[in-house]
Amino acid sequence: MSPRKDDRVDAVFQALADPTRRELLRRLSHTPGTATELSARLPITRQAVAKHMVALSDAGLVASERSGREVVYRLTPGPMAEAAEWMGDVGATWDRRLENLRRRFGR
Amino acid sequence: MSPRKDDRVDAVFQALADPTRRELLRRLSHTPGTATELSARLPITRQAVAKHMVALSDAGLVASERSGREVVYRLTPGPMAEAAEWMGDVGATWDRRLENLRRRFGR
DNA sequence: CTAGAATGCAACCCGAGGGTTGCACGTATT
DNA sequence: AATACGTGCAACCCTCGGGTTGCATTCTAG
Repeated sequence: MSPRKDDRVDAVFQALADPTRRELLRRLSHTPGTATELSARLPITRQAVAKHMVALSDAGLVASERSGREVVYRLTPGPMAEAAEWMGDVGATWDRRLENLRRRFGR
Repeated sequence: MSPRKDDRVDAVFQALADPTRRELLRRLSHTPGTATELSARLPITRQAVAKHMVALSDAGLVASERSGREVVYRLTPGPMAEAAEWMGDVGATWDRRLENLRRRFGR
């Protein structure tokens, strides 16, 4: 197992640790959007959102695409699978819901 | 949905955010142990481990049981399911959205 | 061409939390 | 009873990071 993988998992959990970041992921799971759009409907500044996007992007949970003068962020839920896998490894007695989750994410 | 649940999920992700805490969970998944035991095999103090245990306990990921003069910690992976469920919800929404796009544009 | 909108960058504030040391208290062990 | 071990509590240090403001830059629209 590459040491890189641990870093990835770390980045993902780190990213998911913040409530605001989870909220952003929730919104992006419905519709892709820009930092200014998201900040307009949240109690925080555009720059704060931008910072969060850097974190989410580093974790691989979000991808950015520039379209003209604006940058659109969209969800890329793949890396969550690794985090889920980590939880699976730890949990000896495991719950059926995680099994379903693993199946949904395709391992 | 009770606001409690969000708090629980938050506590779990918060707990999983720290590498040391994940390591502790990993060890406890093999064998239950005391704070002093764990600290002996780690580059941190017993008190640091104790603090982490408080966090893990608050998240419901660990249960403590006093046996004589020592207190043994053991894993209770149940609450991870809620966190996993959260990830599942986000991922599912995204999957559904992709599905709709696929349907609309005919793959 | 110019005004407005969106992004990028930098400096700064400040509370949270991971880690430490020091000591007091209980519980075994002999 | 005396000693040693394990735990709990409290104060403290210092880094990290979420959030802000201010300004420069780039692109679009009229």
